[in-house]
Amino acid sequence: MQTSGRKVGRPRASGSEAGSSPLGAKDIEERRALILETAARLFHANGYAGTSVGAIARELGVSKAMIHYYWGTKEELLEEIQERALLLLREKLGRLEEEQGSYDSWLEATVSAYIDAVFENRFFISVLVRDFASSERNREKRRVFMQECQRAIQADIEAGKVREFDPQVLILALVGMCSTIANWYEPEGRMCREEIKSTYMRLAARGFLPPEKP
Amino acid sequence: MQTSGRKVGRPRASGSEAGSSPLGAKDIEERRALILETAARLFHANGYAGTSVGAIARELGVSKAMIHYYWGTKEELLEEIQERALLLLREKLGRLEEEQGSYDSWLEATVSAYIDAVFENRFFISVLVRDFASSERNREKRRVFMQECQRAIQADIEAGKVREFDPQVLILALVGMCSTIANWYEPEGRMCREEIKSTYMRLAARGFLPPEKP
DNA sequence: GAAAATTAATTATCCGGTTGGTAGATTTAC
DNA sequence: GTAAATCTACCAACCGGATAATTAATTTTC
Repeated sequence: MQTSGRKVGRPRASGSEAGSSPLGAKDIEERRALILETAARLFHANGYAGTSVGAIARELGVSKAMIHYYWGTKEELLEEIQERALLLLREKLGRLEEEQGSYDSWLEATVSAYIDAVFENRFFISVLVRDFASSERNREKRRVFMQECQRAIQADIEAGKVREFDPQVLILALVGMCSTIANWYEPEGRMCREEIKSTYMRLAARGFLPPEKP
Repeated sequence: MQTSGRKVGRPRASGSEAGSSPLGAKDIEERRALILETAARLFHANGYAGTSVGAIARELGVSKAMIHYYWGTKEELLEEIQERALLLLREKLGRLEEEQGSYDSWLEATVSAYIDAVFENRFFISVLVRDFASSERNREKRRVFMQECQRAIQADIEAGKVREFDPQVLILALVGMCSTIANWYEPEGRMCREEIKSTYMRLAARGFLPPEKP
């Protein structure tokens, strides 16, 4: 039960030049990544419980045992997807502090970065928010991440850069709003990313009511 | 396959006074409602695919066949839950137009009503947004509902009562923001409903940035 | 009003299919 | 040849659903 994921060592150095694997990826890390991305796409579409390991294998045109060969159990797939989603968000948000960005408040820059992350990795983030309850192990990581966000927001509030809100509710509302983009966004749809993003940013920053007239 | 849900007629007039059913509800409609609410709670917690009919029965302390006796298939349970969620929202929103409410714009009143509906029926609405793809039949109903909302928003925009947004994106953003309350709200938590609601309303209406200083 | 007949409510059991996961055989690559 | 990569075959457990059998309630009949 507590065996570590993969059961075999990695191949010596590198495979042949030709990507002759049924997975169509020569490097072993690429194969692992390909499986993970496919799993994320299917989890996004049908939910974690609604996606069988066989379905992932079928989608890749490969036998079911391959999934267990490159990854461990189905739950380990889920945990890796969610961890990577958290990692992606952390990277994007961590890079903010250096660049300072073109926004005045941390929160504004963060919402912008968060929306970008959703666009770039909508399947991973969708799985993170949709099937979080299915993974006991990652709860703590998520909690820590949320708390970091709250602290940053608290600082913004105290600096007068954003309105006074309960930081916890504020972050939940914004994350909820932005995350659901992943649920309906289709790259082939009529709205482009920039259009959606600017709409969301404007709504989050100023709300839907027209400017007050004094 | 096309048999209609329940297979038996209703009891003549009423059962005995004592609610001696293992379900603890004397009226047949109460039993059906109890099953439906339990199913909604479990669907909310573990997803539709992640909840077995046996789990619903176990939660009720009753045999699995009881579920199929009072309701038809598992999918019919899902469809009924989602239809009821849509009905609840429609009722709440339909009542708005008569009362006129204390809000200036339709959209403001609607967000208020929507949040109330989420609080009062968080499991049903959670299932509506989380597992909609699992039910083919209700897609059209949801689409129509969303379109009605868009038309109303369009009217608000043209009347200058809300900022100019793409109505579709606006409704998706607000619904996404408010629906996710159901994902984390706990009645025993530290925040009361009114507090959460006022925070959300303020954020949705005016955004998180402080008022502009000219 | 009690016995018989009928109907409702509930359970235990079974069925065909799918699941996550494993073991072993087989191929491929060097 | 040998070790990694991949597949086939399989298992025990569980799934949704149906059926048959049982118990409890109610109505009918006299």
